[in-house]
Amino acid sequence: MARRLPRRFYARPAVDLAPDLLGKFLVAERRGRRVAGRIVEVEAYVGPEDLASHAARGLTPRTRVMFGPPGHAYVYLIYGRSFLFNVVCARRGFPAAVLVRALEPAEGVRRTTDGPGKLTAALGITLADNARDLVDGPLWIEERAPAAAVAVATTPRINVDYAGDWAAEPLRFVDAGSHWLSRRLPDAPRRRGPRHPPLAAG
DNA sequence: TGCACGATGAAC
DNA sequence: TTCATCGTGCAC
Repeated sequence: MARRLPRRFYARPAVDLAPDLLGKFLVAERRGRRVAGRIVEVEAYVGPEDLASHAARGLTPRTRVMFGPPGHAYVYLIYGRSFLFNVVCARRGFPAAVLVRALEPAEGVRRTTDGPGKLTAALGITLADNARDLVDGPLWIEERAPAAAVAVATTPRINVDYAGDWAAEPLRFVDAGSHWLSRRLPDAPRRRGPRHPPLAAG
């Protein structure tokens, strides 16, 4: 049983939405082919006062979608090579979003998904998906039952050292039991072998 | 019009 | 640890 998340699910602060996205499934369907993964790592970008957020510089052509209604995709190009996927949340006029940083492969996944740029490549998410409505369209987030328990852990966000005091805020949320995180947790034991199982063939 | 700089990933 | 690579925002 799967239920696409409704608009009201996204209509709340990023710090509230972020941990609730863990365990949900990000799904992309295009040309009849479905690719999906279970969300295991996210980061909250809480508002215009958050110096790590693109919205800290106000409304620009790029950040316009962050100022729009919740439940839409904010996709942008970083370092000239990777697309990053965010979920716009809160309310119209207040820029907030949650960055999805890692997935556990579910269906149709042919590439690794343990990083924000990797998961968009695996799901075929590009700039063409920017501003897309997640409530009604070919890209969405759904809840599946029965849902496995999520052991939520927090850490500072990745690669936001430029953000002053905001860099240390515990706004990265992960499923501590997942082998598909973009980085190991600080106190995770060192293990031999691959961090995650190989992708299934197909 | 020019330029510094990334919410990264892969190689070394 | 280094670096490819290019859109964005801002300085000039």
